[in-house]
Amino acid sequence: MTQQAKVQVEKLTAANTRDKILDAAEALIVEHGYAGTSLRAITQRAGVNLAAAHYHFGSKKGLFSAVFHRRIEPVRQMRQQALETLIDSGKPYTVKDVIRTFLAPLYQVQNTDLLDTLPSLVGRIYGEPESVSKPILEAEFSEIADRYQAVFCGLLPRVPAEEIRWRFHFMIGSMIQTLRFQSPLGMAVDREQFINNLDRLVEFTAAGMQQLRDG
Amino acid sequence: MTQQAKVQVEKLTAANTRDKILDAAEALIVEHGYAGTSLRAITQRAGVNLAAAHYHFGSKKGLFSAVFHRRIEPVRQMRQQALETLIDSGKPYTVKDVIRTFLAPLYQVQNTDLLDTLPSLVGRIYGEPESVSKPILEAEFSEIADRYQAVFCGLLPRVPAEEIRWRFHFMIGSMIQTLRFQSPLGMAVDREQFINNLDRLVEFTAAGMQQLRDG
DNA sequence: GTCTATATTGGGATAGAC
DNA sequence: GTCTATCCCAATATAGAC
Repeated sequence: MTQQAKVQVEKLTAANTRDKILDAAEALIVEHGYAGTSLRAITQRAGVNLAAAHYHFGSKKGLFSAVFHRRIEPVRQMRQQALETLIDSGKPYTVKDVIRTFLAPLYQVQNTDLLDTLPSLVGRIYGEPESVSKPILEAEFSEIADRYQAVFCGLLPRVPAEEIRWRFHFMIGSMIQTLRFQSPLGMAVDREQFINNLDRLVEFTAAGMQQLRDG
Repeated sequence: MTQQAKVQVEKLTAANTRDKILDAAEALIVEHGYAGTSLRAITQRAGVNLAAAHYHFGSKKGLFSAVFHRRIEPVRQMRQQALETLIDSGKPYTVKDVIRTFLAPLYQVQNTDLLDTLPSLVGRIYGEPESVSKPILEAEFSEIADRYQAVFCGLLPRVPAEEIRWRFHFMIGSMIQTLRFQSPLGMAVDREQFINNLDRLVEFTAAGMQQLRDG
């Protein structure tokens, strides 16, 4: 059973208290952010007791970290595997290929509920104050980001590393904006439209990443 | 006396209670966001009474709107004037020229304090939950955004309007990411570095905006 | 592992004196 | 226009029974 399929089951059943809390917290954080979401609102929505949240997660911050880790860790694994598979294939690959391994995992979620929440959740973390977002981003994201930047440097040997860093940053920005905008709260996302926007995003960011100075 | 110069003076003196509250609120919102900032913390930092905030702004949301309007309105005016000047000049202009009129006002603030706060403030509003950000963005931003999209459509007649809309969106995303990242809290921003990043951002987004399909 | 009950603190908002 | 004092509610967190 793949990790992804397992998440699906969790999402559909939410058998135990711990997962009920995670599900409720996730939905509310997507809508109102960290500071705007109370443990009371979470446990009420989950149909469990307030004290249970502290028992399972220790604190509000602990719960917050767990909510993000549950969703982002599978994405990280998919990115890493797709990237290394591409590189180890021995065949030549382009900037666009690499970008696609980075962005596609966010769009390849099978479960419809996750299709709504995962992009919004990723978009949300970048909007949080640094005191909230920085520990999460460093734990979940910094290693794979370094790896991608190194790969881009290899593909674009004439572009300085610092310039690559900035272009990577612009790419993240375009991604976040797309994630936040295309699945606004409660709006069902049409799957075909969603995939079209992945293509648009890849084209846009690839053009910027490998830009040639043309005046 | 230009509006910009007037803002400078306000910022340096903060003579009256109303401006002291705005200044304090601005600094705290940049750091902790809307939900993470209390009226008590604001008025304490401003050295004024809690009730004064309600007297001048009616509510927390009213204060929030005022904080953003004070900074964003001059930017809107600068963008509008630069854009119409470019178009009315009669000379031909490029996508890059237009993008520069959009992005440059954020970088052309004279006052050093504003150079720190304005970008962070603009970056912040996009990270807020929709219930907070939407009213602000629609009031301050939607008209000028429509205008720019129309100009891009005129410059790129072969690109469908919907595609332009998405590319404009990606551009905003890159902008926000840059604004949020390059003036982190309390960090003094080196002016030369700051301007360099404007050039990078213009190049990146122009490449994506006028991209040609090259496989 | 889950509950009730509560400690403690902080939140937005307002009445009314000056 | 600014203050003190207060209302009322919500927040995180924990103690202790079951």
